[in-house]
Amino acid sequence: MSDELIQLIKIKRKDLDLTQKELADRAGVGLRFIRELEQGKNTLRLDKVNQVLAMFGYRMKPEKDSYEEG
Amino acid sequence: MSDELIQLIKIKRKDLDLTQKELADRAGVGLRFIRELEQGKNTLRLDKVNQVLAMFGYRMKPEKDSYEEG
DNA sequence: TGTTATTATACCCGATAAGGTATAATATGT
DNA sequence: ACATATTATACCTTATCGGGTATAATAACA
Repeated sequence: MSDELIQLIKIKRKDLDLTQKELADRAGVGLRFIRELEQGKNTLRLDKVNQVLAMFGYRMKPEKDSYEEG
Repeated sequence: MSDELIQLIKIKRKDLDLTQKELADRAGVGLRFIRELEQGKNTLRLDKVNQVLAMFGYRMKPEKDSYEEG
């Protein structure tokens, strides 16, 4: 899992001053999901991740990851 | 699911002239997964999606989705 | 120190993602 | 028309994600 995602979630959650439980409730996911997300579990469902990211106006998109040209 | 992801997979696969099966084998996922991915299923596992995207040098990253500032 | 709030860990269980296979549909080419 | 290749759909099974709960650890604050 990308640190980028983990860090974003943690930081944005703090920005909005939300507890893990509050974020979970608002996003409509379980508390455990938020935990696993912030702890870097990488077998999470994409739609659930997006549900959480939507709370911050974000979503997962494909991006070039290597050096070479597309 | 974002059309962006679907379109990217389809186009990149064609660019490399791979069948769904070939892409599945190379990425280490099942053929059915490639199908569901290209058909817009949004409950897919993030790590599996990234396995496929890695074949093209891509990966899923969080991106701002709305108009407002972060 | 003690109390409360928040986060982490561990367990159980239902729902379903993912794989595999078979069949059908749709190209593609002759 | 007929093959062949590729993709789509349907069904079954296994593995596990995700939710929930309980408990433990940590943080924050007085």
